[in-house]
Amino acid sequence: MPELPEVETVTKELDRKLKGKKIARVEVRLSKIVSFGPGTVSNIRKSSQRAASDFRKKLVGLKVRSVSRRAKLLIFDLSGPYSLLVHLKMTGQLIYLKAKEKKRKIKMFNRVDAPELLMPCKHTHVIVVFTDGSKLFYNDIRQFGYLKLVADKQLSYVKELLEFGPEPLSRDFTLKVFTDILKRRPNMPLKQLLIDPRLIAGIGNIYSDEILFRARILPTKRAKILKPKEILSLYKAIPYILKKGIKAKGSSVGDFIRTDGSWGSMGKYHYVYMRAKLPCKICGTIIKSIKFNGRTGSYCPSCQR
DNA sequence: TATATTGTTACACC
DNA sequence: TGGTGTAACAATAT
Repeated sequence: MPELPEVETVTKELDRKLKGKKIARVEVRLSKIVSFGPGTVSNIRKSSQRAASDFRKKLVGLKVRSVSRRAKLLIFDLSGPYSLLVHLKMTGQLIYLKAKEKKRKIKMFNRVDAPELLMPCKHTHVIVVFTDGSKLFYNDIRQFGYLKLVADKQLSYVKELLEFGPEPLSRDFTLKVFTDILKRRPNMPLKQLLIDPRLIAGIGNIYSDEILFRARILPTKRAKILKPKEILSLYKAIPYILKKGIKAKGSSVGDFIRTDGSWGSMGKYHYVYMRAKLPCKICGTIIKSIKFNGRTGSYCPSCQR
């Protein structure tokens, strides 16, 4: 499940690998994945055939200037001037193949018995071929993700770019900003507050669980009853855990893989995520899980208060 | 075959 | 108006 650290990992890898490359050819194997223009993805998906054709034609000949990230959204800055927005959602993967490398087998899941599939595979929905022969594959098992091409002058109309909260690793994310967010949602359980992208960008299920454990605060706790000391430890835990995730090149507990098909190692350091019914690494208490609007969260009932 | 899975949006209600 | 809660949606693996 790509969240901020996973998307950041992919961003850095692709920025390094794709910078300056020119797009020679684009193959869209599943048209609903791609769209063109600033409209909402669901609107565009209705006319996906035409959009796919526009998408392909516009991309050919453009150069990659840089790859960056906002929340969990990848932004390819292209010549033209266009930008390609890529959201991996649950199971999206971007796999890069060097020019000389003709074949690559990838394990799509971090499981011993996962099948090794030759790229492109049945889950490859878009292929971008560069003029030097290198390739970028977009794989997505659930097909929830998307690639959206937007003219730069229309970027300010892209709804999903406008509504994000502050980047938790930026200088703008001060203690005051965080305290104000808590004030705006006094009754929201902290678990839900942390994963709401309109409040803070980029945090999902994995990292919200780990952040709350790091701060030793229960996911069910509401913002209004936090003591100043708890607010501070929660505030500090956010960049601490996200940076740890980036350093480990992401968490491959689910389907996340890096652009070369390798796995991130953050999963080894999880204290609670995906550890329900296992003993807490600190105190041995059995980790519990709880549902928030259909989302599962895990916590240690002894360490977290 | 039913269910779990997630980020995000839509919408109803207060 | 805006906070809050719930449902819906995409498609697949198990």
